[in-house]
Order: sequence, then structure tokens, then C-alpha cells
Amino acid sequence: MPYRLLIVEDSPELLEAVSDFFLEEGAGLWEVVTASDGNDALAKATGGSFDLMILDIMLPGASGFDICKAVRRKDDCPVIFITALGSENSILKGYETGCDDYLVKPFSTRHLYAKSLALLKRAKGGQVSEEIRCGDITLNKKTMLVKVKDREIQINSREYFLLLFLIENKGSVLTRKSILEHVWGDDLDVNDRVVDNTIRRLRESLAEAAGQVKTVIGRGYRISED
Amino acid sequence: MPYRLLIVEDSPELLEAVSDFFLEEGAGLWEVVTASDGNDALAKATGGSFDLMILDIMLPGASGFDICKAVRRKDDCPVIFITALGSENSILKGYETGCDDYLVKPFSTRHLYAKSLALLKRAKGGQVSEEIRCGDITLNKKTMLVKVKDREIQINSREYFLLLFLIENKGSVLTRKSILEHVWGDDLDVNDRVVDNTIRRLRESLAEAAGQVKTVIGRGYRISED
DNA sequence: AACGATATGTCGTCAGTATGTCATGAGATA
DNA sequence: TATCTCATGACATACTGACGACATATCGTT
Repeated sequence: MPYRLLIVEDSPELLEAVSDFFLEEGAGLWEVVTASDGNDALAKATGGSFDLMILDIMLPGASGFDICKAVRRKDDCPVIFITALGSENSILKGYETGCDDYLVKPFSTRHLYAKSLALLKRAKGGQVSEEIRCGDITLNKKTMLVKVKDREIQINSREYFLLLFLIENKGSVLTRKSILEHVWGDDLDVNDRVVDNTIRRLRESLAEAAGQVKTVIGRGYRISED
Repeated sequence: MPYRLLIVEDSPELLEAVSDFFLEEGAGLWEVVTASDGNDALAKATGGSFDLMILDIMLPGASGFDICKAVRRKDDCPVIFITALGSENSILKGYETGCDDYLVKPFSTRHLYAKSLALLKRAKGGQVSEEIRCGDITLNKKTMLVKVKDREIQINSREYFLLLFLIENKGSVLTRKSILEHVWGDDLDVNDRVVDNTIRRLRESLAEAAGQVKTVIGRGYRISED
């Protein structure tokens, strides 16, 4: 049940960059539909039901405003406008049509992503499931379930929070000290070796994906995509 | 996902020097946008979304304060002011407008860089990845990973901290004594020759980039850009 | 409360790796 | 040439992390 996202933008590079970012970062959270001209966008927007739309204003064919208005007649899917150099007028017009947020080019894709997530969360009443993926491992922060290659696996609490910490910092080497601080918190009257052992048990639980948890001798552990 | 940085400064030499320093030192960490007059800066500052701004106060067109005020209406990106006149008045005015730090000319570029990183780290909640580059070698202090020509290399703990010490003092010749003190710390009951040996092993690990680790006969070692 | 099941921390051992030491020789320096 | 400095290879040892086995702690069920 990924969220359906429509991105409308006439610059192919930007369209691809944004689309890729959502697919990469969201890892299964989004189903992305794209359009690069107004008429195509209008057809898709009124045809399918989307959870979020990102619309460029200046488009060949219908404008972003037209698309927004057409959609608003049907339902109230959240809309983010993208606009080239910030004339306040067109932004105001955007708010009249009922957009929920806007960004002025050039913008940071990460920023756009953050806004999208926030908007979606508000629209769904905080019910957005946030899945994080790392290679074959998928961790769902909301349901607290972990999958390896789409097969759900059994994992206990300590292992879960350790895995979460690893994945949230994927790529980075995490020292035992920082792992203890973040995963064990105040219960700091524990032996360093618990980390080793929990890592070991985590690897057992992860089965085929065990290899993704790398040991960096003398420094700590890290998780990688393969 | 580099951090977007806007630098506004009307002296072309200084503008280039600062911009270059960030690009060199940061190695992919920054995406730098520059402007040399107030109006251009105002357009860019309000147009794009930046993670950090460095603003000169005295500018043709709008002043640094104007730019800061305009930005603060939209979001709260951290701002560092550069000012020629060290008069307390204009500095105070800077803080009223809501700048996060300031520097009085002439200043050291390295100093500015350090302030920028600190500010960015605070704004992002400590999530800034710090990459340091030296020639073909890239060392990431956060992930503790080392790359040679964008290829990740295997490196052990002692070699890692030795390389870090070399790179943080790139250009300088480091004596065995100072290397021992910084990399080995308290374990000072070791032979001087461990340094030689660790340097040797480091060179092996660095492969093609081995040549960047220079021997300075009679004095010690240093790392260079080529 | 009593019981069992599971989760979690601790310990000892072992193998692999990292690291320190030494001997030797090449090259620089005087 | 004599001497000093560093590079290199070989070796010894210390260290680190993996693993198995065990001890508690926690939790749910009866």
C-alpha cells in the first residue's frame, strides 16, 4: 500500500531527479507517476486517485493551477506547487486555488521530500508508515516489522533498535560507545560485549542478509547495502 | 545531497577564495552559489532554499542585513555575516536581524569554514557528514570510511587515525614525536619505529595514492595533494 | 503465585587480525 | 667512505571479535 504521488514538471532532468529521490529515499513508500505536459497531467490527475501531487506551474498545455482546480472539484489531495523565480503574485494565486505548500526553484530535493512527508502525515492524520530500506532489509518504523527480501522475519526488541540505529546511520561506522548510548541509553552499567552478542543474534535473525552487517575491526560496526 | 551555501561578497578575490576553500575542503559536501551585489543576492536568497548563508554587510544594492531580513521571513537558515568595520554597532544590528555568527575582516578562511560547519551541525541536529579530501584521498570523519579516487578502501584502525592526523595537518611536516603523541596517545612505551611501520602499512592500503605520503628525511612525514 | 518461554546480559575460549619489534639493506648526507 | 635515516620483510605477541554455554530477567499464561 504505497502512497500514490503525481509529479508534473516539464524539465526532464528535474522530473527524473525528484522522482528518483522519492523512490530512493522512500524505498517502497511511494508509487510515482510522472507527467511533463499539462494535458497529460490533467488526464492522469483526474483519472487516478493520488495521495499527493507536486505540480510545476508553468507547463505546456494546461497550467499547474488548472490541474489543481480540476482535482479540487473531486477530492482534496494535498498539492505542492513548484514555481520558477519567486513572483509573489503567482504564489498568492496558488494559495487561492488551494495549494498546501510551495517551493521556489531552485530548491533542494531533500527539502521537497520533507515537505511532502509532512503534508502527507497531516493529511493522513499521522498515519504514514515510514519504511526504511537497506539492501535486502526493510524496516517499518510504524509497524516495527522487519523484512528480508519481502519475507517477514522474527526479531526481538533489542535487536530491532540496534538494527534501526544501524539503518538510520547506514554507511557510517558506529562505535560500541555510540551504539551503547543510543540503543541501551541510560542502562550504562553493561559490558561492552553485549553489543557483540546482540550483533551476533541480529545476524542470526537476519539470515541471508547477515552479511550486510559489517564488522570494522578496532572501530565498530556498520550496515551496508550488500 | 550536498548542502546548499550562498556566499555574498562584492570583492571578487575574496569571493573566489572563500568559495574555493569550501569546494576544496568540503569535497562534495557543499553546493556553492555566489552573488556579488545586493539585488542579485536578494533574488537568489529568496529564490533558492539554502542550508547556510555567508553575507557581506556592505554591498552595492541591498545590504547584507536586508538579505537576512528577507530570508528570515521565509525560513530560518543559519546566517554568518562578514563585516569590514568592527564597529560594535553594526555587529549588534546583525544580531538583531538574527544572524547566527559574524566575522570581522580580515579573517582566516579556515576559521570561517569551522564556524560554518559548527552552525550547520547545530541546524541539522548533528547530522552533518564531514568529508576531508587531500588529493585522491577522501576521508569521512562521520562514516570513518576512506576512499581513493572514489573507490572505498579497507584500512585498519591505527592506519585510519594516522591518516586522519596527517590529513588534518596536511602540508605540515609531522615529527614522529608528535605523531606518537596524537595517534598513540598514552601508550607511550613504544618504539619510534612503529610510526615507520604504520606509515608503510598505510601506504600499502592507499595503493595508487601511496605517493601522497611523503617522507621528510630527518624530520618526519607529511601528506600532500599529489 | 507458579510455571514455562523468551529475551537479554555475562563469561571463557579460540581464531584471525592488528600491531609492535627486530634485522637487514638501500639510499641519502656529510 | 662513513654514517645516518628510512623501507622492507619476517616474526612474535597482543588484541579483538565470533561463538557457545550459561545465568538472570522479563513476560505471559494458567
